[in-house]
Amino acid sequence: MDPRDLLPMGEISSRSGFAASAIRYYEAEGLIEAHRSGGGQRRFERSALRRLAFIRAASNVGLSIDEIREELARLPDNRTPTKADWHRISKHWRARLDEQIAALERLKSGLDSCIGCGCLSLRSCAFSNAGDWAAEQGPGARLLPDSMRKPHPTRRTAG
Amino acid sequence: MDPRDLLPMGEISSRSGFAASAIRYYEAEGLIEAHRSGGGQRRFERSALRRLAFIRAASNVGLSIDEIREELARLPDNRTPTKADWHRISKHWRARLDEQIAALERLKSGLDSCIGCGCLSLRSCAFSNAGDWAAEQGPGARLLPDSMRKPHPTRRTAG
DNA sequence: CCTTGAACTCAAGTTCACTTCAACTTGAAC
DNA sequence: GTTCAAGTTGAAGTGAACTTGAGTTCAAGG
Repeated sequence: MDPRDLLPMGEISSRSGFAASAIRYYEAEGLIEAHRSGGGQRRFERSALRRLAFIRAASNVGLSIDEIREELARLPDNRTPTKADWHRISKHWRARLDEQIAALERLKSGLDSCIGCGCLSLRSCAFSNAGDWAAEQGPGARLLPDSMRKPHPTRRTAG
Repeated sequence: MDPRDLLPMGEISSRSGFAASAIRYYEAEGLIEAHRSGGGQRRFERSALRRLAFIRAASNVGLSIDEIREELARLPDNRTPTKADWHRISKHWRARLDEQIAALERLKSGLDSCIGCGCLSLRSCAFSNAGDWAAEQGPGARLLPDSMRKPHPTRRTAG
C-alpha cells in the first residue's frame, strides 16, 4: 500500500461531506477504518469514501448506527459494497421505505376520517388513541411501525 | 367551577394514556393547565383530556412540543379545539403528511435508479450525496424535507 | 528553525421528550 | 387517628449521534 495513495482527514471530510468529528466517531464505532501516519494522524484508503457514501445512504433511509454496522458486517469479507451487494441491499431498503410510506398513508386516511367526525375521541378515534391503537387488527395493521415511532428515550416494553 | 367536576392526576393519566410524568412535563411546557387542590395537588378540567388527545395526535404526525404549543396558541382564545378548528388543522397536517410521503417516494425512486447503476458515486448519486443533494433544482426538490431529517443534536445552520 | 494550519485525544456538552429517583406530603377510607 | 396509595418537587438520568473545547502535536512551506 503506497502511502501516496492514502488520504488525510481534511480530504476525506470535504469529499464525503461529513465533519471530521463525525468521521472519527464512525471509526470509533467500527464503521470505517484508518491507517496511521508516523505521527499518529489518520490516513484513509480511497475506499473509505465509498463506505462513507454507503453510511450516508443508509442513514437517509433511517438506519441507526448499529444497523449500519450490522449491514456492513454482513457483507462477505466485510468489504466495501460492490454493485451486486448494493443491488441486494437496496431491495431490502426499498421494502423499508415502502413500509414507511404505507404507514404515513394509514395515518393520513385516519386523519381524513377524523376531519369528518371532528371527534378526537379518546375511545374510538384511532388518531388520538394511545400507543396501541389499531391493535386488535392483528400485526401489520398498526398506524405507525416501530421504526417510525418517536425514539422515546427510556421507554421499555410496557407491562 | 364545581370542584367535583375536576379530575385528579391518576384519572387523567389512565384515561389519556400518558404517564403522570409526561403530563407534568406538558404542564411545565405550557401545553395544558391545571387547578390545584388545597394541598397543592393538580386538579384537571375535563377539557384537559381533549387537549391531551390533540397533543397525541399532533405528535403522531411528527410535530415537536414547540410546534404543538404554537398550534394550540393559534387557536383563538387558546381554547381546546372545536370541530371547526380540528377541520382546519387536520387539513394542514394532511399536507404535512403528503410532503413526508412524497419525500419517501423520491428517496425510493432514487434508490431504484441506484439499483441499476450500483454507483453510490459521491458526485452524481443523489442517494449518497451530502445534505444539499438535489439542490439546484429549486426549493421543494429536496429528497427529504427538514422535518424528516435526523434531528441532529447541536447542528446550527451551516455557514 | 519557525510558523501555521491541520490533526490529535479525551472529556464533557447538546437536543428532545420525557423518566427516574429521593424525600416528602395529601387525602380518602377505615 | 391511623394508614397508605396517590400525589408533590427538584434534580439528575436516558439514548442517539454527534459536536465542542481545551490543550497538545504533526507536517509542510519558507
